[in-house]
Amino acid sequence: MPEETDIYQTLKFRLVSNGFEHEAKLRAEVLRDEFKCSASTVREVLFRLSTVGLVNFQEQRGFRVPPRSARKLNELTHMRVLLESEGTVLSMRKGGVPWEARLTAAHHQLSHIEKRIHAQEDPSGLIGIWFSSENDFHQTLISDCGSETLKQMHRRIYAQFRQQLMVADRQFDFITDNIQHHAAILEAALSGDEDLTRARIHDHLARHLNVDTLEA
Amino acid sequence: MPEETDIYQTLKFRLVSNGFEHEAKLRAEVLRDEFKCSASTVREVLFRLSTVGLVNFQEQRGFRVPPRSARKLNELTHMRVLLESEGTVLSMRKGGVPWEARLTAAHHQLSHIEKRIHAQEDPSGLIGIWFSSENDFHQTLISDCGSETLKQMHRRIYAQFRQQLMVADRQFDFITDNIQHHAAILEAALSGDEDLTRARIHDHLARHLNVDTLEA
DNA sequence: ATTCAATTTAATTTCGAGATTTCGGTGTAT
DNA sequence: ATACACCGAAATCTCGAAATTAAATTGAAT
Repeated sequence: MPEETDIYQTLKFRLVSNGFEHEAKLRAEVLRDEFKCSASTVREVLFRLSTVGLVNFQEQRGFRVPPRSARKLNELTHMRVLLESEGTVLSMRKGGVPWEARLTAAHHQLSHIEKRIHAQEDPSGLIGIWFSSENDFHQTLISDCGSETLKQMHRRIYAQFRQQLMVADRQFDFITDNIQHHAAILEAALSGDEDLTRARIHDHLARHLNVDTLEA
Repeated sequence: MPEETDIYQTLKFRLVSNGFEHEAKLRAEVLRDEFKCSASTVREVLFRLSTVGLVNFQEQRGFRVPPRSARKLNELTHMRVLLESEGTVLSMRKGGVPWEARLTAAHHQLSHIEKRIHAQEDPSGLIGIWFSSENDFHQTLISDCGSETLKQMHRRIYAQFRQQLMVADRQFDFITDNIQHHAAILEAALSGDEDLTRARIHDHLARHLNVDTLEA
């Protein structure tokens, strides 16, 4: 039984869904109890997570949850726009009807959740399912780009993006705009208009972009 | 003395400069002799390198040097074009004269090496210095883009790109074109023409792009 | 009272061995 | 001849403790 992979996945999920306080120290000796394993094993997992950017590592000073930073969120958003635009356009060119079908399906699923959240008073129970649906929609956008490298990079950026944002907006005030954004992206992608698709992906994420530091 | 960091850097250098055969197995028990340390320490280092893509890891099957793959090189090249174009354009906007100065300096250095290689019969002795100069020029291009995230991603992609390519062309047949390419990029960047700069970065790397899989 | 050095405490890093799993070879049955 | 199961050898994974280093506490001197 691959022990370490389980621990990796579990820790990763807690990190991106705000299971830890920001800046919190991650002590292997403490986490070992939770996973009923050795500290060395936890250490290895933390090392791997640090290379993916979900954990900060400082020599002789152990591991920490990355701090929240407006600058970092800005950079991650910029990368998302770059990678998702490129990946989506490539998928449009070589994905064909099967891709369009999968994208439509993913959007249908996401749209359903978002409308329920919009109608509901307390959406906290839907947070988990929304998270995975939104993730799925954006992954599907780039799924047929033909580059595993691009997809892998996007997964990492997206995970860090979520880690930065998760706490920030739990109120889902943005959900009204989001419903329209996602529909607009789908429409543009199906229409075959590459520039329009790029523009709509950009607009979707624009609220996280700080014009001062990047962008012109 | 931080033992592990040294080992990490040493192994990384050997990996990107083809100190190992492709597909070669990397056994911690074997490498421990070279570094005069425990196998566990080497294992940790290999784990970190695997998350950066310079080493492949398979559960219960250890570590291996990634295989050479035309597809992978193609994907990495595509990423380089994407990231370097974006980073360079951003640097052009916000870098200013200091950036232009540093870029000119980096190009001067690189140009000097490349001309020596061009003139020489056996350029094997200059391979190391050329490698670091070319690396420096491309890093400088994106150095003032304002995004540590982008620069970090580019460093990883570039390292994997080198790992794939290093053995492939040791004859430096390409050096004649390269001299012109680098000069053309510099000229475009200093002129302020963003589209032209993008085009020239693309052209510079175009020989590694396989039109079949990506690109339209 | 504050600063700095020395000591104690706590955390991180390294290590080698034991437990577990894979790989290679041999033999048997279809 | 091919496929499958078994067994020994080799490699990987996990662990707890020892060694190293950082952090905290105490105490002395200005």
